[in-house]
Amino acid sequence: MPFQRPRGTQDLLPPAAVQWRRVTESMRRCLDAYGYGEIRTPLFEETELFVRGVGAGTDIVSKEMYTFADRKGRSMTLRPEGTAPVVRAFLENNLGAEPGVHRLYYLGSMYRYDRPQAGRYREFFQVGAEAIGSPLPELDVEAIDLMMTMLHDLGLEDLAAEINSVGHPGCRAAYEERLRAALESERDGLCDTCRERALTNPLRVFDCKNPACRAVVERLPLLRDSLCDECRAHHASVRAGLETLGVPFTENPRLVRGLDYYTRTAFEVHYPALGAQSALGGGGRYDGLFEACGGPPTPAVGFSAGIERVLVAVEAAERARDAVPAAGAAIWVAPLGDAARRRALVLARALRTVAPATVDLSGRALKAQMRGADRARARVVVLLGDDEMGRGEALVRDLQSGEQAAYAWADVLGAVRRILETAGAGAGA
RNA sequence: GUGGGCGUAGCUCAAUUGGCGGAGCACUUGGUUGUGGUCCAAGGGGUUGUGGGUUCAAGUCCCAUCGUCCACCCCA
Repeated sequence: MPFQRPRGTQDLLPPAAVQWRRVTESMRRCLDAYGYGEIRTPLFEETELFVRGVGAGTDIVSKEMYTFADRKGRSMTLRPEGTAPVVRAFLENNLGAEPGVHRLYYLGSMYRYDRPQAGRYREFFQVGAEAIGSPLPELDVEAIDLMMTMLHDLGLEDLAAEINSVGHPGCRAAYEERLRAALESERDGLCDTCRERALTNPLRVFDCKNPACRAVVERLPLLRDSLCDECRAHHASVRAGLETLGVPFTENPRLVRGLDYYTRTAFEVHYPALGAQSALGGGGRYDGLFEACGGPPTPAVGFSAGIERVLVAVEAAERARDAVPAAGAAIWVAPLGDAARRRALVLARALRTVAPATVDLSGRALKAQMRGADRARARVVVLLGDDEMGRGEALVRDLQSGEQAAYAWADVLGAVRRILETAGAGAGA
């Protein structure tokens, strides 16, 4: 085995690729319906964009980026997430000159140097949507609704949306002071990492799974109770909007996002059946990000979802309700000999106006070609042997009924069409 | 980055205290001069992930390495 794919990457092989396309096309239809337009940005950016946009203290930036120097020594990084590049492109192309809300979506690969695990890869695909240009809570509601609808349209039930408000930098700073003070007095009850977090990034203590820390967490003041009036009102409006729309959600006052740029609304959508990596996606409002990237103050909200995890969830859901994709009608052309193979190519081109047609160019014996037709779930075989070539004919065989008859080349198309029409009316397989 | 499970035929998996590496499916051929999905028969396939070590003898034990899976961490 001379080469193998890099760790944490995948080869997507034909049957899976079909599923991939089905799912992403459904997502695109939904995004389209909500008025979001696709944006494509480079796979790599200047490293500094992510350091500033995602946050220097985050795990993503501090230990998960694929960073390299280009030939002139500039530091470049394979994008670990999609929002910072969108913001960069928005500013660079001056899209803000146009008034109103800008709705953009992306769909592409992201790169993080993580240890691979169920539903976690080093190269993974994300779909994300960003609504830029309005601070109104209804925009947050729309984003959450869009994400839920997009997943719901794929046949996923039992989705759990969790929401929280992480406040704006002002009330968050005040809260972090209170939190630090509280953590200081609880210091003895914390694990080592949390003692570290208490100083560097106190909000992260809420994520700790250590039983002792969890007990402490119960006693800590909640960010929810420290929000300023504006943030509190914003959050209440988001809740009211979701209720009006009938979008089911639960409050999770401990929900914190891993990226620094979030303000106010933060949300996640889980598919509980997936286990440890059950988060299909998450997002929130990021009113401070544009300034962090050197642009004018610009309010925005967005989310992203992991395609691989959505695929696993969709497959699990389809298995559960045993929805098996129907086999399509197909034509198999089985030629014997050089002249017949050339003629087969001509016939197949015409047959493709009716249904997908494959010419067996393996050079195998007829028996093997017939097996190939069966394996490919073909409905019809067009057989071209020496006898038929001599008469300018081809045998058309209905694999379902076992009936076959010879037709002049010009009449083959009509004969095949008649067989496939009965297939469309009757039951399959 | 931390902890644990697993790498044997194309696929799914066996192989007793360390003792001649097998089965099912798949593939090829024949039964059918040129006919699939069922059936019968025969056949081809492997440096047991890789590299070391222990041993008369290693798929099996030890070390390293790569890959993979699960959990932590983090996140999508």
